[in-house]
Amino acid sequence: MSMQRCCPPVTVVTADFGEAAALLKAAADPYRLTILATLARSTDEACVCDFTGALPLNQPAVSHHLKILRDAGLVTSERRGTWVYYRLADDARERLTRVLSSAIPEKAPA
Amino acid sequence: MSMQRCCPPVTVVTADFGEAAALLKAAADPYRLTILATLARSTDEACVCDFTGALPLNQPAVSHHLKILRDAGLVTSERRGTWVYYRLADDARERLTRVLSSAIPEKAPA
DNA sequence: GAACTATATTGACAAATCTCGATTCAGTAT
DNA sequence: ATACTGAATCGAGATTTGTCAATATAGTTC
Repeated sequence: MSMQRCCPPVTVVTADFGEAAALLKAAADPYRLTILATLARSTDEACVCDFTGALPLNQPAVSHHLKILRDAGLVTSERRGTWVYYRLADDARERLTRVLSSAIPEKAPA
Repeated sequence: MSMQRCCPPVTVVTADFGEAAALLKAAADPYRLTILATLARSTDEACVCDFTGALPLNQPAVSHHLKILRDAGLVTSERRGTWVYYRLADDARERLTRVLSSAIPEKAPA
């Protein structure tokens, strides 16, 4: 007898998760999560020097991670004088949450 | 006159986001998000062949991505006969949500 | 202007990731 | 046991990512 099919074929989602993955990837780093967590908890802005002091990274490395977060739109930056101040983007949490829900939607309440 | 300090120093979070980053990283890939989205929407299990048929990846590559998801605990697998069936882990969404909130907590209601 | 400071960018290198082809393993069928 | 199928693992090559040292840029102070 021939073997049965493995299963009623599952419909694989065809949506493009490229942007979703890019946003998650920007956040998926221990140092960048630390930066996001710090900004999320601070009422004030933080400057680059705050992070170079506290993280085991030198200044270019911190700038590198901040650039990734800024390119992803998760933080905003503003230069005032010599210093550059970083803030969490207003919609950072919402965008990450939405991306997560686009992949794994909340279950309908029972 | 000497320049002022850049700002009242911000307290950088000291928590370790290593595990949080690892979980996000496991999800932060277009194909893996597609797999998660498919499993989240399917009432049934999916077998590897479902994905090899629908994704532009060959069988070892699909197995590779499934292994990353399984190692992260986002999916579970069960072999029955020749086939291996994958399901979304029950707590997949909750764990990802919690990780997100650990970095960027929900704002207290106004 | 020159000297100095904070940040950004560049280039090089190491480490991790992704993809494929080939092979191996687990299970079924004969 | 042999032949066959689905899935996992291995090994190699290409791409990406993270880090540092060096340099460049923007702004301040003198």
